[in-house]
Amino acid sequence: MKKVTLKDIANELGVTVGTVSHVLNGVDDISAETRERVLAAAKQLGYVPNNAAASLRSGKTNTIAVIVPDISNPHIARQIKLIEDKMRPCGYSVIILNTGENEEAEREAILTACGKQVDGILLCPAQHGKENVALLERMEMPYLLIGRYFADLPADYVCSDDPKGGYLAGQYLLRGGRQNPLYIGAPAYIEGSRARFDGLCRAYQEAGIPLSPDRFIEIDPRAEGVEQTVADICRRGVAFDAIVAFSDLIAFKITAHLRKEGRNVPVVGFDAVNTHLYMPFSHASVGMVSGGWADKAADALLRKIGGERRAYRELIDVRLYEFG
Amino acid sequence: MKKVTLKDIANELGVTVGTVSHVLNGVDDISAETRERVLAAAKQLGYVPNNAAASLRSGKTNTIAVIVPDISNPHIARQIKLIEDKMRPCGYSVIILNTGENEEAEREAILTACGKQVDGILLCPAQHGKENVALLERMEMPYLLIGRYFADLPADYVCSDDPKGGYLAGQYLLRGGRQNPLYIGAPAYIEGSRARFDGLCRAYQEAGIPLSPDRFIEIDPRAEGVEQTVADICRRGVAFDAIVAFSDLIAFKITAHLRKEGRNVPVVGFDAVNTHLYMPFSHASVGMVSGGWADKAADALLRKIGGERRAYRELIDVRLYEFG
DNA sequence: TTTGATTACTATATCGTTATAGTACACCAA
DNA sequence: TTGGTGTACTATAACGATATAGTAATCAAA
Repeated sequence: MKKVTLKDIANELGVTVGTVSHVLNGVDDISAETRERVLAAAKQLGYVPNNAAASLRSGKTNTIAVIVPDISNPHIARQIKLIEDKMRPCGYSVIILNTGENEEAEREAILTACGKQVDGILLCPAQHGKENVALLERMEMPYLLIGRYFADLPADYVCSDDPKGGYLAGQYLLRGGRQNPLYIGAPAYIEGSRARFDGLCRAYQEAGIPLSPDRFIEIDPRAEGVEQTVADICRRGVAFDAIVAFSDLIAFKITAHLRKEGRNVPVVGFDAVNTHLYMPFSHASVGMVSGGWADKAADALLRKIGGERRAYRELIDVRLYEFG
Repeated sequence: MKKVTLKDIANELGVTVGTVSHVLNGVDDISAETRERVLAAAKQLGYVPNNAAASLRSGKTNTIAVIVPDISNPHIARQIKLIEDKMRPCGYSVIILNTGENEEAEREAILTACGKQVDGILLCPAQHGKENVALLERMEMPYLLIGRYFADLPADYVCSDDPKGGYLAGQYLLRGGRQNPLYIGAPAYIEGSRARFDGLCRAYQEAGIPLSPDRFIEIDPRAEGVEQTVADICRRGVAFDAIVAFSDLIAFKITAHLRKEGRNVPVVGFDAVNTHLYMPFSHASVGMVSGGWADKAADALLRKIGGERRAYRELIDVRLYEFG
């Protein structure tokens, strides 16, 4: 690749690289005339600054990493887009790394990000990622957990208000007269999944209908094998008159499968991702208000990069959306 | 952020940074004992190589950029994942940049990638991106167009075989006895969209049913306003007994809308993205065989990075998939 | 006229690597 | 003894930017 450096511009004009650098970085001790000449030469030669060199010297990259289990999850994809939209005007670029819900891949991703000298990391941790959070802590890298958290770790986070979400889902189903819901979602060791189930239980408890723990059906956190699970439940003759699913992705699969079997029970999902637009049936979903955690996460990380040490933990408010 | 450098390791052990570098890069002139000591110290101190420094010196980043109009498009997301899967074992990491189908954002993305000194770029160009291709050419950056191309530009590409795709869609509908299809897709100046329509026309031509150009309904390339368009067509009383859509995303929207209006005509989409899994209706889609262009694109780019100058243009074979 | 500040630069060190050349020492052959 | 060949390192110069200190010229104030 063709390279044009500060030196090329400096030689062209008979000034030093320092002067050129000052012009390009807006340091205010350059005459209007020199500034113009430098700018013109930079443009004419097609100068593109070498970030590697700048970062090596300055120790800043103006880049953050977002590390997530799965980019192709529409809910995640949307949050990433919002993070980018927030960071770009602040002069930061975003690199995305995904882990496939795999602890080792997550570790690699963190190391890659550190190797690239990112200024901060937003991490949506994989199920057993506590070790990796400890790694970030040891490296003294500014970071924030997004979308998931570990209650027993001193790591900051922004996350949806899952207990409330489960509670709202419960209230919705109760309003529809449903007495016997089933919860299908990621395993209970995933904080958010347990919290959603707990919220659901609380709603039913308040209505005088305590739910037994076997109403919690655990599935693979990557939402694979959902059809299998549903088929299994039906075959075993498990009784239910409503389903709460951990995510809309799971909810859609469940709905589609139940339709095929001729059953029509309400399914409430989470995330309120707009995939429903393509679906010819109605759907209810618990989702975060006003864009979710993306914005707050970006803000909080910028503050941490700026040196703020104060703890920051926030649950984003949720509400129930009805579509279709 | 805490930094551990080669120097720290070297000081710790009383050797020079060169020696440490040699060990870590596998240069074969180090005694087994020294190697062990260096490796142990690196691990113990938590050494993470500074890519910026390495890249500055070596001129290589072992990173490529993939620049696409929209990450959240499932078809694109899948191809990106496949590219990553291919590149990682080759020692490359991938950064993803998106342009929102916007020429200026695409330019920015290219400049960002160059600033980060990526070794090569895979670009899925926005509709009017010829200027940006010229930019890549001027910078002598190894690159390849993916998914879309410009027939009149000397830029290499891998892309699906769109003429054949349109032809297959036509044959499928003809087998179903459909005599009057409508094509709904991105504007004709998008090479791929025109090619799909042309293929469709050829199939019908061969069956003795020439299609008039007004069977091509242009919509926004970001697939927005599809419902509007369909409503419009119905209102205007345009006759049709089948629809070919530029993508599955568009196809699903069309299907959902037509269902709502009580119409049930076959809709053939493109991309064969598995979103249909969540849909309780059957669907036909033209898609690339065996993973699509991702693999070939990665290969070709690696060859270009390796210095190969030979032209590389390939259309990936397609076939018709029936789901549901 | 000297001092002090201001303007518009230059000069140089430095970031953490990698690449290249060089060196010290051992070992073996003629 | 001399010379040649490895082996296992060391020494040093880059890469392209930024940061810091320094300088020469101009101008205002004492």
